[in-house]
Amino acid sequence: MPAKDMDRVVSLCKRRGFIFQSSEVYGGIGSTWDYGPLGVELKNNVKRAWWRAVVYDRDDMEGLDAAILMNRLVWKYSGHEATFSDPLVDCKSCKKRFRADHVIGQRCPECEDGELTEPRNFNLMFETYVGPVRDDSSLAYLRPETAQGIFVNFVNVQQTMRRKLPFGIAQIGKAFRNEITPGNFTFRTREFEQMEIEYFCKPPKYLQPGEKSDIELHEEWVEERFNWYVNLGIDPSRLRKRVQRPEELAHYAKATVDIEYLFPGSLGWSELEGIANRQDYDLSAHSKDVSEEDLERLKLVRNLHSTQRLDYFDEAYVDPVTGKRGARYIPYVIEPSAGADRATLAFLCEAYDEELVGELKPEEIADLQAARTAAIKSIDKKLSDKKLEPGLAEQLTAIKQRLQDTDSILDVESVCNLAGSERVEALKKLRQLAARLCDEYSRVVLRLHPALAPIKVAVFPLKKNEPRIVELARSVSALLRPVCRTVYDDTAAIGKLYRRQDEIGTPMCVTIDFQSLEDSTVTVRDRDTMKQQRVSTSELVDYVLRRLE
RNA sequence: GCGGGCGUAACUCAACGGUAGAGUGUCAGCUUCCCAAGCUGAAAGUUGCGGGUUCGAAUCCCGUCGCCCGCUCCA
Repeated sequence: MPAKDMDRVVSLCKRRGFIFQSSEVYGGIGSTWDYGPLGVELKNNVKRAWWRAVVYDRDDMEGLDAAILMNRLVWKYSGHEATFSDPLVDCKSCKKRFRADHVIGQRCPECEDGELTEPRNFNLMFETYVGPVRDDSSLAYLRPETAQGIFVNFVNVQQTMRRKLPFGIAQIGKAFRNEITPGNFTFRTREFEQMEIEYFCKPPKYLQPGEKSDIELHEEWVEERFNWYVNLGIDPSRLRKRVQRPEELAHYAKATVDIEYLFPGSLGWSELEGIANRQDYDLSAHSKDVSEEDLERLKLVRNLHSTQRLDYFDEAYVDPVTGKRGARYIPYVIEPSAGADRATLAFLCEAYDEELVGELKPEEIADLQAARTAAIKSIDKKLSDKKLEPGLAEQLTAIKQRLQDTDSILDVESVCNLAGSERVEALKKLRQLAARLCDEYSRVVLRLHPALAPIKVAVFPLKKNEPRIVELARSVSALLRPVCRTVYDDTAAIGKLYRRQDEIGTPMCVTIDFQSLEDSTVTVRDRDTMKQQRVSTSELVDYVLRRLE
């Protein structure tokens, strides 16, 4: 079972060195997060798995790492300067928010004589200045998406790599958006990392018999990307494809399918990746000499600055009417655009698990029941009380329902953390009790796919006051270190050492005991089943590598 | 940005105007032949930050920053 609420994942991330709030010693800065020692391993593994799947495992892809700072004209012609700025107004009485260009006059459209605030301009792009002079001519933006770096390099990559359509370009990199409302941990942040593909293909009218259309290639990419998450451990029941309705589509998109993950808690179904069919919009936008009818069809302004036409010479093309060979045209593009931080967060949430180990004592069960009854009573009292804020009644009712339906300490504790619980004193008491019992009777285990796990193997001596065992354990650790990420630990009793590694998702623990001294075998303990297997040290490297596949 | 909640040790929380505490975790030592065992000891907080009220503030008030829940957003 994956995490039941995000708070527990956030807490684990901080406690175990995955993710820290940025600039914490100065009180933080809104919506930025730092990846700690284990977080950077996890996120690197996610990015590496993506790069492997979309670049190395295919024969039709190239990689790219474009600059974050780009010529301002890129953002003028991509449309971001115009469309990435939304002037907004708020109603002072009903507190609703509207886009200024959707409101007629000075009054709120929803309530009588609601006064509106002055329009505030939210340009979602971060601005900076390049060079010593701070004026308009040196204005630049931190890129709000990595995609444009690929588009403006289309011809460079196609020609230097001698590629024929269809082929794609993959890029991983930071992007920046001054989001109005960041939040939900690393899900929506102002600085984030994208994993984007632009897959260039022939427009429908230039297809030869047997070639796949943009529509088919779009569908293939949706399948491929969906399966990537599943192969790395996301349960398909928490992953879905959502086809955007025609009215949702951006004007440049012919079709978009979102891949959504069911995050824990209030975040719920949320987008990990969007796969769009952008047709020839982007390459046309950055090209000179685009025809009038194409400009009109794509609702583009004429590009007066670009020095190039980002097109493609298709020598295989045969005109069905004239029989003439060869054609020059601007390709279509399919864009699978994923969030590296979002994927990482999804894998963390999916992998997070708590399970009971051991039985509660009768008096502990009795205490728990008493506290639960008191909490339910308390909720009833609160609910029958005067008017509550909007939403609170629903939240409390949901908490009460879930409290009645369960008697597992794991559930009780997570229910006590739900939104609204802080308003009922008895729930706080119940949570304290449940938390104490959970500490004693449960283990937290991150069931990460081995390819994603930050540490692959941990090596322990069974007894740390036995020098021969310690020495052998250190040498086994040294044996594995060049092969995969390995740590050695002897600072606690064996049970605690196992639990520590469970919590950070280490798939295997190797333990050296007395028998090891005699026959050079060690035990390998599995994270998920806690089962052990004896393996000869001479076969250990092969065994570990096989298990990591 | 608006409304609601919150901010105390690394984590989870207690202390409700009178000397800041507990559990877990961490570290050191002893012990222990396999799942957060035990014993001894230790480090750790200018109570987010700044101001005010008061003889006295973690506690009351104001501001600010940050987090969470709703309106927004779409990687």
